[in-house]
Amino acid sequence: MARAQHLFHARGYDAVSVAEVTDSLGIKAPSFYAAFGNKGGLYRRVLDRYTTTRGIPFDVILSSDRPVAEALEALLEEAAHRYAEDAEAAGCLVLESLRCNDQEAREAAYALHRAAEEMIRDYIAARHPKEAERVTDFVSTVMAGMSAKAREGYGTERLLAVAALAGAAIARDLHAEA
Amino acid sequence: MARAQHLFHARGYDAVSVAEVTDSLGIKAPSFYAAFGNKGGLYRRVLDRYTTTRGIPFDVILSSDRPVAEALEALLEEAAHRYAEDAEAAGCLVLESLRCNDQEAREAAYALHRAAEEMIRDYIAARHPKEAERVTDFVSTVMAGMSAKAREGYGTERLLAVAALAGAAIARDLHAEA
DNA sequence: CATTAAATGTAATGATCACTACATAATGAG
DNA sequence: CTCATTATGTAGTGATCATTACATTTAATG
Repeated sequence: MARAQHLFHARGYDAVSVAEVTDSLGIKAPSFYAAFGNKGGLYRRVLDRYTTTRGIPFDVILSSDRPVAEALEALLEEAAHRYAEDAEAAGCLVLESLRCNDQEAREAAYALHRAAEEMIRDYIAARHPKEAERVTDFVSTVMAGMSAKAREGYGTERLLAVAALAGAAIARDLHAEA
Repeated sequence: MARAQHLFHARGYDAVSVAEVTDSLGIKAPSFYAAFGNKGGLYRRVLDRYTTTRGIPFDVILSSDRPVAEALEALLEEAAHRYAEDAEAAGCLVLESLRCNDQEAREAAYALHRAAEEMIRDYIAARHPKEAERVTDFVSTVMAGMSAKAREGYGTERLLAVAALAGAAIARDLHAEA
């Protein structure tokens, strides 16, 4: 599973063939289909595994009693670290999967994406209801951009600088009206 | 050409087959290969056409005498408008092409991407050399995120709100030290 | 009208894709 | 040891991909 996860994260759902997965796992096609059903079945399990191994722990970061803006900046910093952690498998597997050409895989990723966005929105709304929508959009957009940039080769430092700038913008926006 | 551009912009280089292009254009495969060489050849011309039809006119927006921060916010606003203009072909064709699985197409898009980034960097550096790198990274990251969000379905207003927030962050960053 | 060159259509090429029918080998229970 | 079940390997399925060899038609030229 770890090997499959790395393969998909490094090259994307579409670009990884079943033959490549089976070769990498040292099994033959029939064993693969017996174990996972089909390519989409494996990918669902990979996405699931990703959320618990390399995905951002939204619940942990967003349940602190720190100021909201501080928690959101911490969220972006966490993203900076994780997205650049493994240069071969850079960015967020979920965010990058939103662009793949397989509908099933795309929808599985989209479900996780929506869940994460809702956690952010609910977290902000609890203390800044008026800004929740706009700030969630901003955070989500910056994270999507950071994932893209990580895949482009940005290292941790550059991503952290982006996160800091975005974090300052959020703090300012939330304090202007709160 | 317009039809091919729309096809590729709507669904991405990988997902559009040559058969689909020839059907859409009402020609047969040999005519296609006589005219464009191969799929990559057409795509180079499509990318080229994109920069003059739907691409952001960086030179225009970034050559004004407005304050740098204002021009950069205008840049993001322009992106917001253009990325959401056509719901079927949302986002930036160049930015989205960076993720495709064909090396040739990816590199062609990357060249255009680099050129745009350098225009931004040079423009900022002329008046804010110390902040040029960081702010360029930020602008580029936000644009990448906005393109992704446009493809997710964000309309002009939501993208404009993101642009406004990002623009405020840039203004603050440039004025803190300038 | 005859000849030639350019454009087009038919139909195939080999590659790769996700996926599977079938035969064989390993494994467990009685 | 025997038999049933499970796993695995061989080899293929049909689909789709980008691309092209070749025949046919169109257009231009003398």
